[in-house]
Amino acid sequence: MKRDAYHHGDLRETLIALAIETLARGGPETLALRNLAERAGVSGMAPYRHFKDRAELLEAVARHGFEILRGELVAVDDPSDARKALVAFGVVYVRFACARPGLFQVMFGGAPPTPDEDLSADGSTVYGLFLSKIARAVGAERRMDAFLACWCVVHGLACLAIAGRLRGSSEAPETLAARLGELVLGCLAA
Amino acid sequence: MKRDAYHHGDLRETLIALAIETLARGGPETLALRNLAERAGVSGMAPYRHFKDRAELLEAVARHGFEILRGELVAVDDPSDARKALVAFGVVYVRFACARPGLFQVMFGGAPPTPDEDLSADGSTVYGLFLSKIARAVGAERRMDAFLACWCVVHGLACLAIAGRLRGSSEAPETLAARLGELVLGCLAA
DNA sequence: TGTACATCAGTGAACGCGCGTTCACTGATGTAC
DNA sequence: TGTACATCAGTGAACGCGCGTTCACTGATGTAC
Repeated sequence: MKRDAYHHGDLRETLIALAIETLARGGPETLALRNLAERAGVSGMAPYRHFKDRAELLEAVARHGFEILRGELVAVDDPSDARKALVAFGVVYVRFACARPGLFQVMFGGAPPTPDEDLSADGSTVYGLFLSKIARAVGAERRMDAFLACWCVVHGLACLAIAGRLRGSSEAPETLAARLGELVLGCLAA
Repeated sequence: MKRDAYHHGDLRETLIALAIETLARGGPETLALRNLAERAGVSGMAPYRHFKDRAELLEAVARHGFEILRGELVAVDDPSDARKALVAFGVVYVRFACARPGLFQVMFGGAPPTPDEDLSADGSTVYGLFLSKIARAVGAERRMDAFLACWCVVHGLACLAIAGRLRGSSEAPETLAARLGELVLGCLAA
């Protein structure tokens, strides 16, 4: 849309998309406003019309990342089987991290989102999705511990995979996610 | 030792120590050779006598970090009770990460150590310590999965704590490490 | 014990780079009358 | 329908910064004879 117009049209979204593309290969330190601007075919100063500074861009990128992840989680949801859904969530979580290591780092590297956004259980956030499933798979009194245990297993797996620490294992990180997910959930349910 | 001599004496170790000190507060991107050199009271070029480049310094720092962690693990080891020792390991691991977030990131951010160093079970490495305990606490057939599950829980907890994602919980990360450790080990043993 | 010389561990000035950010500006767009 | 004007979204040159790294060098140290 109006790509060669003086007014770009949706420079903001373009910059975020380019940033996410870059993050598929490198870490957050790779991201440079100037570089993104250049690739968007725009002067180095143009991004400042849409973001106060670099940090604000990174924040927007992180938010976008959570949106993508949430979409992928919803896509594999199985409303009829909470446990099955949780394992699928874990697999998606790890796959997401491996496919977009830089984005994953941006999402969990910077300042966390506002507290209430963070752990709300309304199902509209990544955390909410996990929590509501856990609530159905595990008894209420152990809910918070179960949630944390699942999240940690899956997050730890993601981080170790990104860090190249799982090379000793011959299995793909996603396969491990599925098996460890079953293992931990099996324990928690019993 | 000879601090004001022309020859510094142990500039290499001094630089590593200063780097680790810096990493208590900031991330790896904080580390600048020039800055370290200045704080060591030495010209900006001096570090190049001891490290080929910045990456080599980071590598040395990471190695040193694993040594520190290993020392802390050994200190809480309980040879008579593998399960108790494993829980203590988890607590130390998480405490280490929270106390030295930057160092922890350097250790797991860069390239992994050589493969054999990585997962050797000889007890002289961090991994070896974990593995040998697991071997005593869990049946042989589930050993590798059990090892991974423990490592992931504890590593995930560490990463989430560093990222400030555990603020929703009112408990300290170490406390969570102890409880989740018990939980997971309880499952695995059964 | 003294001297010559190799080696080691620093110095200090300089280069080039890419970055975030500033500034004053200008062209394009939309709206009120 | 046409004109005036506010606003919006860009431009482009420039600044200052800290960094990694290079270069040719020099002072200190240790060793062989």
